[in-house]
Amino acid sequence: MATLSDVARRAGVSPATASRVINGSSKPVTDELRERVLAAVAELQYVPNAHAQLLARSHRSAVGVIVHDVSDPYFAEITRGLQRVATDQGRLLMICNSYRDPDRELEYVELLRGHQVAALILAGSGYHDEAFTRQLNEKLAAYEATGGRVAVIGRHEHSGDAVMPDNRTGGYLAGRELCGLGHRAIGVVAGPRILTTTTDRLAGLRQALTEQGRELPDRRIRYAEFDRDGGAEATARLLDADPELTAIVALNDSMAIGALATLRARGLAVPQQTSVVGFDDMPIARDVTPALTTVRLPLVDMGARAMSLVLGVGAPTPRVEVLPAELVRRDTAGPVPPSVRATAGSTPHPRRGDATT
Amino acid sequence: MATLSDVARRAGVSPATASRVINGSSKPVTDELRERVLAAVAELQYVPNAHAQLLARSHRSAVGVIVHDVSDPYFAEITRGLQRVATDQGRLLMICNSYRDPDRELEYVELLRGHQVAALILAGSGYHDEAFTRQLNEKLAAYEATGGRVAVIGRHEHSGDAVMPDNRTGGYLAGRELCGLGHRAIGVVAGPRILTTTTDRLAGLRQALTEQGRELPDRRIRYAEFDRDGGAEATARLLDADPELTAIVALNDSMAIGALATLRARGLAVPQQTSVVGFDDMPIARDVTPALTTVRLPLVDMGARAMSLVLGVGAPTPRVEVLPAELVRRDTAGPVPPSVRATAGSTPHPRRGDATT
DNA sequence: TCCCTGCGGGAAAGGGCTTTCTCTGCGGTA
DNA sequence: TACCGCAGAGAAAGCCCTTTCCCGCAGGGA
Repeated sequence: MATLSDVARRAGVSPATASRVINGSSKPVTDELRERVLAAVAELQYVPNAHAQLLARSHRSAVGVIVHDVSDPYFAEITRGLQRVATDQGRLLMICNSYRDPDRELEYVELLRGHQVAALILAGSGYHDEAFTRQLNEKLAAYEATGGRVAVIGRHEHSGDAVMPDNRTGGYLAGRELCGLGHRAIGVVAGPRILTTTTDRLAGLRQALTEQGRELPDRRIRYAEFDRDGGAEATARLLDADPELTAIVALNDSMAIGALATLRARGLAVPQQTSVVGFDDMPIARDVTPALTTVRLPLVDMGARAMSLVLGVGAPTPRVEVLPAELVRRDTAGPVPPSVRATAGSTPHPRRGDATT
Repeated sequence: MATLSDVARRAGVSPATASRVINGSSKPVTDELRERVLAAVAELQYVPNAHAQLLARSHRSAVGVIVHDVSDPYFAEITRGLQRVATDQGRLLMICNSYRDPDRELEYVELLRGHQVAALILAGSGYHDEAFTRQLNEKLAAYEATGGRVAVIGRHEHSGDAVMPDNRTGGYLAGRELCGLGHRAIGVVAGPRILTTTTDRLAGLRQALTEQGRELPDRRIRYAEFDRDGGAEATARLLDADPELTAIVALNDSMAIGALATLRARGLAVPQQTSVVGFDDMPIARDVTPALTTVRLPLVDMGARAMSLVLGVGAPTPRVEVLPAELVRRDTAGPVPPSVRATAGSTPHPRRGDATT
């Protein structure tokens, strides 16, 4: 690789001058030298060594981002928002996928710190895991102590700038909607129970049911991976245990799509026999058939706000922004089927023995 | 930020020793000093400056990847494959989204070169654009001249290691399938015509129709963005111009989903009134209703192979691997409707005046 | 004519780390 | 006892770039 001194030598100038020409320094350079340097750059196909540059100017301009998985639509949307603001500010993003592995998350904090990022954004659910939380906070505190800014999207344990989707209210809205449609036997297809997102959404849902005099027993909740296959599998387990279910709440849209697949495989019509409500309102939600009724989260906006928070200067910190959830009515949630309404009404407590698994 | 010499000073050793302990150098260090260094690291929350490290060891370990958009399922799958092999080999990936902007693509080649990546992988369609192609090849050649390895996924113009999906055969398979089902009035929802992927798939499709004595006039092709909305829009234009269409080939699955949406909006039953065939077999293809008949490309494998190619040592280069396309029959392609078959049979050339737009 | 100013350029000091080379001191052999 | 060899530690030379500081020179004002 050609270096700056190669360029300088070839142009017959000092490295200092070459550097000034290449970086468009404010210090004036005569046109003749400028030409010579530019010519040398072109001839040698010179590209500055980014590491050397980053080391020399102790600038700190890039922003680090840790998400569970960028290719998951939930995070893809958030990332879009992050990216937009970052690009506007001329910042580069370093994005890392933790794949929901706490250890990897910790490692990435170090990695990004080592890469001298100006700020760090953690997107995704928090964990119900004291030890991890403490470790993470220590690392973040160490980073902040050296002037780094940190913002989190949707996790609770970090005291600092945060953007929080209102998961609880979202769960509540889903529950209220289904109660309003007359459903009593409601099953939940939930993500991993260690995630705060899961428990928050569940809490809101439970509150809605309780307010309506319904209950949400444990056997009507199934925990699985927060993806399509997890949703399909959890739905199968749910239906095996309780065939009388008239509605299913999936705690994210990917799981909802899995639920729809299982329902279809079992010949259960949606929403005539079984209603489904998702969560997040990913783009694909409107394209499945029937179109998915779900709870919308302003994902792009969440990303944009987090980035603004972290790049914002002077603003008093910490700030916590709660972004509202909103019910989007489409075609997967309908009134409880009449036949069921009759029997279910007279059988508040479905027989336990029905489980086939 | 604490530096290595801070650690060394605190531990009462030289920076050299501290470095050796921290990096697990092969050079032996007494346990006592080792302990002291480790303690200092913990107390100072020391994290090595990645740029300084990368500069000092002229190692070149990371691999650069340029894709159109990681959050597009097509590239998400490819990236999964890339990532798998890279992780196995202990390599870090730097992934850049070009968003199908040739200039940005060029910039990223420089950027990654500047970051001293050991290899470069370009994934995504090539462009029918001589000037761009030449520039890109110059930059890649310059990179390769300094020992960098380059592999491309699915683009034609670069002479070197390449993994190529068999787009042409894929298009052919889609065409043959529809012809076999009796369709004559087949419309195409195509991506941007500047992309080689578009033209390759189209060429295969055209060949299949020609072999069956059908034709593919320009008015039955609509070019749009390679995404869901592009597909929806192109389908609308297609139907407006030619309401007698009995089948639509979308040149990727995202567009197919858009096509399905437009068809549904217009009350056209799939596949009873209109058949649809997609391309790529993205994960979502099996979850739409009806499930999408499409042409499968081994996306993850494509990524994995490209990474192996580029990290492979000793193997004679350049190598070109063509990966086969395969038709996946699901539920969106059915026989041509009987009524249409009768009239269409007697009207080989639909009237031009039918267009409503 | 002399001095001051300011412009254009180069020398050199980092920036934080790795790694080679050098040095010290110890144990072992002749 | 004298010497050799080696283990373990440090000194210092880079890696490549940016940027401050300094210097020489030309032009303008006194």
